[in-house]
Amino acid sequence: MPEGHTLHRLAGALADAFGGRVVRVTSPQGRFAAEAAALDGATFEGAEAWGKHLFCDLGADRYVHVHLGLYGKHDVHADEAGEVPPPVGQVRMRLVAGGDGRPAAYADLRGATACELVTGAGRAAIVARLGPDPLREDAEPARAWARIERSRTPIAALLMDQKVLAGVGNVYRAEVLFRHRLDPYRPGTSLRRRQYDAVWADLVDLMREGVRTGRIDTVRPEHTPEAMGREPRRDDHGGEVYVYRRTGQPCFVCGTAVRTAELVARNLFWCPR
DNA sequence: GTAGCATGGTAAG
DNA sequence: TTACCCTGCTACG
Repeated sequence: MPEGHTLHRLAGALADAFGGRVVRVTSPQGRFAAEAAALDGATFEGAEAWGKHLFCDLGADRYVHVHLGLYGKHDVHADEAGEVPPPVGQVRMRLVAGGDGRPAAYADLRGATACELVTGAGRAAIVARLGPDPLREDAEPARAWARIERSRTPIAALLMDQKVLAGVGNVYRAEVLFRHRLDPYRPGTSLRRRQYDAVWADLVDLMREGVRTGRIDTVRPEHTPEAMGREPRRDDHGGEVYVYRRTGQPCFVCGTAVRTAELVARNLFWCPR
């Protein structure tokens, strides 16, 4: 389940498992059947993420564009010892590689919002709608700042807007605002450049760590369960966080009860103090 | 058993 | 603003 770090991690796993290999492409569930048939036998040239979007390069100006949405899953099974097992449940797209001297591998995509075949131009059009992604080397953070500094929209909404910043989801927005003591309802216009720069740099660090570990950890060393002598509390990502889904529980820094409210159709969590 | 919710986003009205 | 996409988990009865 995906914020940007999940997609970048996935791109890496797919590239490792399938890079340079001929892949069998199928759609057991059927909704990607025609495209899968056209791609079957292609060489998997690479995989790349931009924000929460994944692009698999299958050569000949063909890319599979994947967006996992709220509950999509893309499982990669590298180094399969025996037979590749039959698909379980609704598998939109299955990639299989094997018989080429390298260990067999397969990957199943389920429940995705988007799984479509696009050209390079189509891929560019999708990317053009997205803001800079803290996880990309070629990111231009000034593009996001240009929008934030002239918007009266609350900063918590701007951070979630993929046109402003790509890859940040509901967990990272709540956590990064907490770490910088920023009121989620402050309008973008009220932020100073220095504050934005610090938020961006922190997102780069936090999300890189997320790619490395596969979970979201945002708690500083002095507030870890070990340091504070409290019970470890792991969120759904398996990580340690300050406020996400901690409604009513005491803030690790000041003890104030964590609050929640709806913002842009998503639950926002923050410490009011 | 099943209602409700979730790390997301689009399209219709 | 609302409906919808279409999966998996948890809380509840």
